[in-house]
Amino acid sequence: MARPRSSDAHARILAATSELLEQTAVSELCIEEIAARAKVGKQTIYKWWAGKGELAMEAALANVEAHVHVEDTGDTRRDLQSFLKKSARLLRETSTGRTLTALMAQAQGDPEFLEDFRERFLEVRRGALRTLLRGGLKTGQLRRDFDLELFIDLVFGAYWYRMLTRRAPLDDRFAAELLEMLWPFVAARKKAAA
Amino acid sequence: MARPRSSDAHARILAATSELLEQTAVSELCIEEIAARAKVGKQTIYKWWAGKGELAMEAALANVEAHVHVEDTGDTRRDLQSFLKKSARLLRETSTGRTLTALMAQAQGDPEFLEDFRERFLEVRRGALRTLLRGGLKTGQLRRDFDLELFIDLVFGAYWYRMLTRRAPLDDRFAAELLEMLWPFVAARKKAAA
Amino acid sequence: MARPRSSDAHARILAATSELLEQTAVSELCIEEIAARAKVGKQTIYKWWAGKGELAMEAALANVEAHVHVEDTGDTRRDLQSFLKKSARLLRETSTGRTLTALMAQAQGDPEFLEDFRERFLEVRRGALRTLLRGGLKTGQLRRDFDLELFIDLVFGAYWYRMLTRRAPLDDRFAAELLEMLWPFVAARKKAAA
Amino acid sequence: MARPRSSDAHARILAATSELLEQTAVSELCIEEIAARAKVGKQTIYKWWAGKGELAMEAALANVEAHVHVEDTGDTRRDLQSFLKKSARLLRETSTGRTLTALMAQAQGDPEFLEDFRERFLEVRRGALRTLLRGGLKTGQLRRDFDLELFIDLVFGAYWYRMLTRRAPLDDRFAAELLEMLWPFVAARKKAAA
DNA sequence: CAATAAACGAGACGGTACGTCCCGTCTTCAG
DNA sequence: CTGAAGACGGGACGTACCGTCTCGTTTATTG
Repeated sequence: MARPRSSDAHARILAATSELLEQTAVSELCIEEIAARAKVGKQTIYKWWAGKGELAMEAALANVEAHVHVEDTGDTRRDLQSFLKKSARLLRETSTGRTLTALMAQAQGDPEFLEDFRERFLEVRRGALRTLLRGGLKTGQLRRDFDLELFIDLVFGAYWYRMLTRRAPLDDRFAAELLEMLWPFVAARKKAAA
Repeated sequence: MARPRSSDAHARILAATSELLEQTAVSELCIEEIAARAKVGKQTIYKWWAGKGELAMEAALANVEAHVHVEDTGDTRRDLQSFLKKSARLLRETSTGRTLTALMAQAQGDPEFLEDFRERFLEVRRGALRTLLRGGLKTGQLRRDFDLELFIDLVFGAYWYRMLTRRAPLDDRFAAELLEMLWPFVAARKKAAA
Repeated sequence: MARPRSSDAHARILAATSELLEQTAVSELCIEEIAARAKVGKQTIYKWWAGKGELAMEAALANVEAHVHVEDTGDTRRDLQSFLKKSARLLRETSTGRTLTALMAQAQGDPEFLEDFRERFLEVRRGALRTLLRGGLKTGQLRRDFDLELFIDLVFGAYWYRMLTRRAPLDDRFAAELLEMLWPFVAARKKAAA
Repeated sequence: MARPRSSDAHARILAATSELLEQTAVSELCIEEIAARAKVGKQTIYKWWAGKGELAMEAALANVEAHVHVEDTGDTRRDLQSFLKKSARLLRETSTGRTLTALMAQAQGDPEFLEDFRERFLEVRRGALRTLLRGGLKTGQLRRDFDLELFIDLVFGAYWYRMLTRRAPLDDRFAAELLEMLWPFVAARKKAAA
């Protein structure tokens, strides 16, 4: 019976938020500025989002493709390499990187936010990698006796550590070196097979 | 020629800050509350620290022993294990962990802060591990052909990833598993030598 | 198109200001206390008044009847006496007197405030007296050859001098003596007419 | 045995105060700026004066000759005219005028200050005028039947009113007109005697 | 197709904390 | 011991945003 939600306003709010999120921490987002940029009343924001956290999360993840497409060429090493390079590419794109680090930062002081962030981003990425690795296990390209989750921690840990500390670039070379370093450990011993 | 800085006030300010820092993000520290707790005028805080960042950094690092003592028993594996366990212990102590994640979060929106954090904490830890590993290289307990810095990224990456995402506890078991997973890769191949 | 100004808050602010103004100088008004007493955010005050001056002026003059009713019985001496007594009564009422001296004091260090005060209070009173005297001139009850403005200066000068220096009470007796002293000078010489 | 008070510092403090007093209200004097200008420690000021009031009073009155010299030529009208002109001259000199209005303003919110101001300035001037008028009474140049104090109120009232309201200049012409207006009232009726 | 009821833009409101200014007191050292 | 220097605890300043609350306007049904 009533006027329906304006998807236009909705979009403008998310756009304004994303824009600001590339430059500032979530907690330093200024709702009044978002409203002004989006030409929206403040109430319209509070109507649909509980606070900066929710808003930032939605704005940020709208820009990161929700589902990670994992190739499955049958060659686990190649697929893994491809995944690592794509991940590096995603993260090093400045705006995405800045935004993700902003989310991770926000999560440190806000347990609910962290929970949300894990479900909607971190676990999705872990899941993708896990699927990939399980494929390798099935085809016998990977050893059976290593802790898969710990391995995933190592991979994403290295990525996040570099991203958060700006220690070194997240480029293809890094992805390659990482694979080179870790591969021998997870790869099935071909020679033993031979 | 004037009255000297009050070391007492200085200490009270840092103590109040540490206390609050265990519960809140750096950017949500309330200077007025710090001043009130420390029974200090706000100006005394602004006189000596440029803002919440500087204050939080000093308060946090005052509680983390600046120098990491690295044992050198001659047995690199044992020393490494010991280092990893001590590190895990430091980080999982609630107050320290919370504080460090707060610093890392703050660093994400504040490049100068990050720079400072790297110099005063991250690089100190990296340096300790680097020294330890170089010892192993000298004594031939470690292979020569691996990228030392990348290895350090992997180690600290795993720690920070777990701490920041609260994915799993940073306990001695984690330290043990981590070593078990990574050791084969860096250890010199004794059997090959044999 | 937005929510309209709250006349309630407006009134509470003026009331709180008036209250404080009876006891303190304009420059010593504490905006924070006004806000607290009026149960109002400070910003609401700053939104509508530029500072203590404007606020005090409005609060003070709201309590002083803007227009002075000047009687016109046809008997100039009687009207003048009545005006002088009413003026004395107004000023010696403690709260009004304190408030007006506070405004006059403020005006000394603030030219714009003085200008405003003259227009909104001093000139209104002068105007009333001027009208009264001109009536007397028309009906021939007053001499034509005296400087009307100088006379007005003398009258109000005496009032303000006594009020500001607390030299003596501003009572009806004072008003009577003042008239008695000044009347002969402005009155038309009836005997000459006779 | 002790170092004596530095009359130099004392003078520099008063000088700095006078300087600032020409531009600002007493309550807006900034002790820290006075100390800086006078190259003096704040404590040295607090040591010798209780606050801005006392300091301003001393600084201001040091610049106004304490004793008013009243001429006595034997001609009361001439002496009165001379007194009025000298008074006008004193007050219209910008720095003195500003300073005196600042004192009068301060007195409005500070009873002790008012008391002091009356004793040290207002009553001195009243006394001078009173002496002058009594001389005229003795020599029969003035009527006996008028209220001397009320007359003094009228004179000083007119001066202060003009000065405080900046209504019109305090020039010699004003002094002349004032005398012309008031003289007939206080002068003995010579013609009646004749 | 008018009435109606939610969604909207605007922005005023009560409030919290900010970083600054200055207060009056204190603590040091130089002369 | 006086006096310059200036650190200290404290209080108010005027500003920036917060999240809530009215307003009048717009707009897609529903009666």
